[in-house]
Amino acid sequence: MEAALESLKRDGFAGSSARSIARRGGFNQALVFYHYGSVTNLLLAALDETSRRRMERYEAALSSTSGPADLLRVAREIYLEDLESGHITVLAEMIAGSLTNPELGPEITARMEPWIDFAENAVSRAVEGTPLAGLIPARDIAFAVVAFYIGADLLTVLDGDRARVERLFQMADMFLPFAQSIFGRSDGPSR
Amino acid sequence: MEAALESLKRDGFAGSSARSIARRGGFNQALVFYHYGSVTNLLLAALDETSRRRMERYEAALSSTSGPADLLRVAREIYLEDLESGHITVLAEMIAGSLTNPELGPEITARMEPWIDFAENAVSRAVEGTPLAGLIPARDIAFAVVAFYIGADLLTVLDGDRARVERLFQMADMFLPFAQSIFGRSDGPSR
Amino acid sequence: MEAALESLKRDGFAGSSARSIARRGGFNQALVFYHYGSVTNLLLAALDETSRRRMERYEAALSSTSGPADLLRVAREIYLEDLESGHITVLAEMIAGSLTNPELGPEITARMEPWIDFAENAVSRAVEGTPLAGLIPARDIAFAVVAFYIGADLLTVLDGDRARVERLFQMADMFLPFAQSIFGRSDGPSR
Amino acid sequence: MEAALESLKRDGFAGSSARSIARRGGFNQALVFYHYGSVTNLLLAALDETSRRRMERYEAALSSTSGPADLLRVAREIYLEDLESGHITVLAEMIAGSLTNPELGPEITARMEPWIDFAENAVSRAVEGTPLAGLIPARDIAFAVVAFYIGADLLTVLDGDRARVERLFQMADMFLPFAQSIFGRSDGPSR
DNA sequence: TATGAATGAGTTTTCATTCAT
DNA sequence: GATGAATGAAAACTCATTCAT
Repeated sequence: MEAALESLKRDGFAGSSARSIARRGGFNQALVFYHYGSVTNLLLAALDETSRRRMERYEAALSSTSGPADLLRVAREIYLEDLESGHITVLAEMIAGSLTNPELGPEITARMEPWIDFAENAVSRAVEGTPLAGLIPARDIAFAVVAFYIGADLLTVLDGDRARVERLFQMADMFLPFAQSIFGRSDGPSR
Repeated sequence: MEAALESLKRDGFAGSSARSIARRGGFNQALVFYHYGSVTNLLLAALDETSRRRMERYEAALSSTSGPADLLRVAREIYLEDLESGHITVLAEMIAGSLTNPELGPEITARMEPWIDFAENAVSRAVEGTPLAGLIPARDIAFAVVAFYIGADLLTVLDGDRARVERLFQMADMFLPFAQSIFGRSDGPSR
Repeated sequence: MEAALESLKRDGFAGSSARSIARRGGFNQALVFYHYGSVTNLLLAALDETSRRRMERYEAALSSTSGPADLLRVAREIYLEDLESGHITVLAEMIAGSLTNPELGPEITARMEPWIDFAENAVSRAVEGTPLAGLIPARDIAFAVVAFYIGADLLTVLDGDRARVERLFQMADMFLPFAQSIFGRSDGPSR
Repeated sequence: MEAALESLKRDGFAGSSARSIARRGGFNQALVFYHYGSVTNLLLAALDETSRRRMERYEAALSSTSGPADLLRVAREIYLEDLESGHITVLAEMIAGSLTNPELGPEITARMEPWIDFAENAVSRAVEGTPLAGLIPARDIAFAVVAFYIGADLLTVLDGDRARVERLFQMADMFLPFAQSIFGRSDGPSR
């Protein structure tokens, strides 16, 4: 599975054939089928593994945040880890590959749900206790967040320019105090 | 090229081989190479064509809008057309395919620029004359808009659920008056 | 070996890989090689086993018959058992497989001999004491009988229609008295 | 197709892979798929071709025979041609292969029908004008003839011994006059 | 312009068999 | 006796591309 992750990062989805994965891992290609039944299954298992690792990290981080500013700081930090670890590449490749590979579609779709759940949870926590709490449709916003995350990943993987997303985090940072002054908690701005 | 568009919409990027395109168009596969040199080139030409058609429509629509509310209404309308016409499918397939097909990457990247330009232009017009005008980084926001658009497209093509984006437009509609009351033009809310 | 028989009956020769046999028997595929050296050997052993069982039955039945009419009755009875027990399927699959698998050819050929011997014996007993006894080449007729048996098996396994052979038995039944009136024993028709 | 026939004769069904056929014909293996879609289709086409050729010959021969003795003479002659031309090998290999290859089964079954029709026709002509004409079930006997033919082919291909079938023809020759004296046409023995 | 045929490299997958434990 | 993992060879099939006509 490490070899599959490596191959997804370096060779992309289309380049991640049984042969290329086996070459990266230094084993025989037939092993892919012995252990996972098909290349597709192995790639899905690899996505599950990297997702599991990242989700663990996200949940730990989320539980330790208090207030939107903190949430934003942590989000940026984790996003950089996502980039660094190659998780974003793997995710983008698998999503792109699933358009290309019909049988993969439903599998990927199903695997996006937990992330939308997670984002919904984060959004809810962020507006908790503010006048917005009852107003905004947290799940729809969560979908928008995930859609943006995926689109940005795809473009980043495509042209390798990481600075743009970074600038967006900075912008969010600047606007946050202003937003808080408007939508802030009844008990005052977040500390 | 019509055959290529048709094939991208129906068979997806991976299914759009010279053979399948020729079958859809009712001509010999070798013609793909005669006219376009390679399958890739033909697909790019097809993307260019659908992009050109849509861009024309977008520009016409943008030039006729006045104020954010109007802009939002038009954006929704055009997005539905994008869906209906299959432009979104073609775009999503080509972006996904470009991850999968290394030589396509730079071509697609380059073809995203005009859309970011366009979005930047739209953003600038939307905040023109408001206190935000000098504050926000229009290009970065334009990137965010395009990234969201692409991510949402991808997810929509993947699982076929069109309702979510629709709900986001409705939400934006609801929040817009509120936003305008805060960031509105010095000369009052848009008519 | 039971697993091998089962697999030959259900999955056919081509489907009887080490893996499929092991799956049917609930043991590890490597055991095939530990106990029999090769898949081929196991399949041959399975054929030997089913042949042995059937031959035992045939010999018991033959020894209890007296006269052609009786022989015919018993032949039909046993043929139906052959079908029911799956012996015919196993035989047909192995013969078909032996064409397909060069190293199997001589093994199968050798395993046909006892059946030709047996048929020769039956033919001899059937004409014993009649004017035909000295005239007909019992061994050649035995070959014809076995050839017919194999051909009919193959066609039956192929299209699943068991009625045709059954009708042939009925026809033989009808013609037998007539044949006996012509070629009957010097001492009169069989009792 | 000639290459496929050649490969069926020399390498057998299992040995007739796209590779081996292409090697025999001196062309690229992909051509098999270009022209026939699949190896199976090509093999079926080859069987059809050899069957067509043989059927032509059979029909011509049958139409020129008068009386059972003549029919028998011609049958022997043609059987030897079947052997010589390799038609028997091809047929046996395909029938054996069809057990081994599930999707081939119905195709082969369907292709046996014309031969049963033909044999039925021949049987009917042979007994025409004799007391047997109304008595025997021509189609069932035709099935028996084809079954015997196939079984004998299989055994002949398996062990290469052609003499046995030859001896059966001789035996039939010897018994024919006798049979005719019993079942002969009302208008006397065949000339 | 258009066609049918051809090619070579690549893909996933299956299999018999081996081997260390 | 039994197991899980490993291997190399081979299979069917697809594809982009070329080329003579």
